[in-house]
Amino acid sequence: MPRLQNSNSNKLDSIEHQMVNIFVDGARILGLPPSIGEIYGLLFISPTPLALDDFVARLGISKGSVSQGLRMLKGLRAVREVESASDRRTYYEPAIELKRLAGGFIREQVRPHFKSAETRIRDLAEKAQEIDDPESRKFLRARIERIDTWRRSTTKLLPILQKLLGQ
Amino acid sequence: MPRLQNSNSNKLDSIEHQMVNIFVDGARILGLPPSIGEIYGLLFISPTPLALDDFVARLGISKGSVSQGLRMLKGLRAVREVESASDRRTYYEPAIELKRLAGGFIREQVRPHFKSAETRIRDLAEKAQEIDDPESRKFLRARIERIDTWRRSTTKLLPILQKLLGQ
DNA sequence: ATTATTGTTCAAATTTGTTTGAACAAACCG
DNA sequence: CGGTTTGTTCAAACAAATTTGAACAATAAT
Repeated sequence: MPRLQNSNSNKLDSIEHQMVNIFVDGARILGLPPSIGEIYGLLFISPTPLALDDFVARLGISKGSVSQGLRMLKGLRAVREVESASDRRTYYEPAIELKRLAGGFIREQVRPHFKSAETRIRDLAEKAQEIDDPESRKFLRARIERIDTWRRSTTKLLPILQKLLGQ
Repeated sequence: MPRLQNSNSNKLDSIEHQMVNIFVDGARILGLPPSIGEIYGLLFISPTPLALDDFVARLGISKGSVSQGLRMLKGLRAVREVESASDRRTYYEPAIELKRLAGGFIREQVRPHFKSAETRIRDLAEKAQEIDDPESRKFLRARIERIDTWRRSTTKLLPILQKLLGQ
């Protein structure tokens, strides 16, 4: 039997829900799973740090999901563990500076792709040298050069981007 | 029975493959389906415009996929139709300027999300006014304000970003 | 020692997203 | 016209990503 709630917790529940949904959408934009958005969203709206069980209870998702989600969020530096002397559980609080969040995302999700692209483009450039027909070779080289220019422009942009988000 | 190939077409096939794979990865980063990467990648490496059947033949994917893929790529302004007087088919060539590609992506994939976020954040801000407890209300308002600051920073960044990619 | 609590792991189940292909419409051809 | 070519549509089939939950390890409490 549900306990009688005061008017605030109803409103809070509804707001909590809406906030979580905004973050689920945000996660989708970034190509991250919904559970990540839910977990971060709930934490973002919570005035106190939360532990694993809190997420399970509030979001109704499995312990496994929360555990994996928190791990990923830690990797992204989007959440921080906080010490709690009295309690055995690990509590989390959100990182809320856009600059830091962007930094984590760039480091974990963007840079690795660019790093591997660099290698693959180099391989391609080598192979292109072996093309016999001069016309084809020339065309290919131009295209490969073009991609590499994209890669370099974008890579150079990342730190600038992070900096611009910091203000 | 396969026709005897000269040494160039073997190398080209292999390079074609590698190039397509790079674009499939690129598509994944951007949260686009692999077929989009394949289609754009093949076009990017082709010295001449290609028509629907060319993609089906070269990539071994279905007519349906190619049709849908080309539609999306047109929407992103990543491909252009080219006129061909002699032929009834529609031929395509790739847009290869990073600035233009980024512009299309931002317009089609990024802005709509931010637009809807704007509305949802406003709704949330209204609801937050109704919270009775002053402490909670204050905290919530601060958080909502924080997200909106993120949204504004990022939105303002988009055109700058596109400009910086243009050089 | 035994039990309870907290959190992790990972194979299976589920959900979501993508691709296929057959049916269709439109435009052209003989 | 009737047939051919070109491209679209969309429900079903398939593939990929996410979530679940039961088994497990580690640590703390009794």
